[in-house]
Amino acid sequence: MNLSKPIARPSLHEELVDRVRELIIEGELEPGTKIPEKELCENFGVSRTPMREALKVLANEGLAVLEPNRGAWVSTVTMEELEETFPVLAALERLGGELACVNGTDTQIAFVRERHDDMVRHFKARDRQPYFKANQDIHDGILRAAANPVLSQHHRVLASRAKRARFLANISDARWSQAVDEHEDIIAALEARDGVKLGQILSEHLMNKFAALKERVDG
Amino acid sequence: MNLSKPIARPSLHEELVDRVRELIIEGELEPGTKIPEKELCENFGVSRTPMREALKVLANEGLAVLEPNRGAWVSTVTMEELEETFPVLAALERLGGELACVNGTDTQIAFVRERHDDMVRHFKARDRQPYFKANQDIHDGILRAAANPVLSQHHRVLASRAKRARFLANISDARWSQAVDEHEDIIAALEARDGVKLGQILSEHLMNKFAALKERVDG
DNA sequence: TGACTGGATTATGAATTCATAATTCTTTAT
DNA sequence: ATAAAGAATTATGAATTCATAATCCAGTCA
Repeated sequence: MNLSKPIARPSLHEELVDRVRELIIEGELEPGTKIPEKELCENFGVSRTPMREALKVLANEGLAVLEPNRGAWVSTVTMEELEETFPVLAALERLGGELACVNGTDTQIAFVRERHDDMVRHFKARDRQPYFKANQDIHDGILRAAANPVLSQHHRVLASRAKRARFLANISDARWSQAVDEHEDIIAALEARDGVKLGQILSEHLMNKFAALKERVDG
Repeated sequence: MNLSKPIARPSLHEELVDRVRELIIEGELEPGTKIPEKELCENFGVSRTPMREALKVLANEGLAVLEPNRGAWVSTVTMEELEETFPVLAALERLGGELACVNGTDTQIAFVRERHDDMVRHFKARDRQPYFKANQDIHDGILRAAANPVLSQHHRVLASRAKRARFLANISDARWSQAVDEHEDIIAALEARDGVKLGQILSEHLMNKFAALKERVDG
């Protein structure tokens, strides 16, 4: 008989936080628009109480904005906000790289290598979707190898804000191949367990990505 | 007639988040103990709804833990958690130092200098409370000079977790004077606007503080 | 026509109510 | 006396209700 864990029934509000967060990140609820509280309650089949609890949490994460007596709105993604977010995210990426080289298991590093090779294949075939997926897995894998839940949590919150800049996906060919080059350095530093170097590359990698984004927007 | 801002009446839950957060940080609600929801409601004169909303937010910040059907508890401060928190905080401190040198106004830097001189005076007089206050003001001042709200917010959340390690205040004489020495380097780098150096010192300063803490605990 | 007023409608914030899970207390059996 | 079972109590999670603020809309007047 397995006593290891009680039956976990996550409370409604927790479930709602995840679901609504996903709606915002995926853009189904568009930045700047009103969050249709009633409609969401009906769709999810819950009352307003847990939904409002969830909205408060999302507001605290910066994905929603609560206007007193006027309801909840999806926070806007401004360039100004991205200018603030990316450097912080880069700082956390750097730490993630440093820690991954110290704490990562060989298995974890091997996994990142696998996904790296996959990614390069997808790049050569110019398969965007699988490329982005592999790319995501690589960065997630490094963060997991860093083995620091506090770091992961804060990274997740910030990444969710950054991810909402839809145009991030509109990558130019020049930037795309530059990114792949950078990834060669990333995997090399990781396998050499050169933490300082990996951290630096990851940080620069992200800031380059941001620079490319800016060029697209106001260039 | 002043139309610049509408009458801001913060909602109950926001007020409660701040108040209860303070209770937890200041240790009035002790780590590991149950949060007396009903009692708090009575003390603050509010119903359970806004209080529960606040508790969800605090749980999301890591200050409380919600156990399904068993209520809210003040999260414990374990050495393991601190081992995870401090490096992240150090990474943010580093960024804060770098940005302060770029974005800080001369006035802001002059303010930090003032508080630095105050702090040194308090150190010489061995006045602990004013020393800690000046120290706090210095670090807050640098962060404000960095002018990055996203950074500030995440720093605040992490600092609140670290701050709960009460024994941080039990500083040894040796560590105390070492800390003051480090602060001389901090103010020098800030006034020279040497961001890389300031970031590095701030990061090391914090990790030294943590090392001293660890020595006290398991040394 | 177009701006203003005041009532009707709706949405929001918060209190209250309700069903159920957890805990405590009492009783019973060994 | 102790342990187990079951009833009573309490606390929790969520739905509902209620007061009020915001919005909408028709009617009025310039």
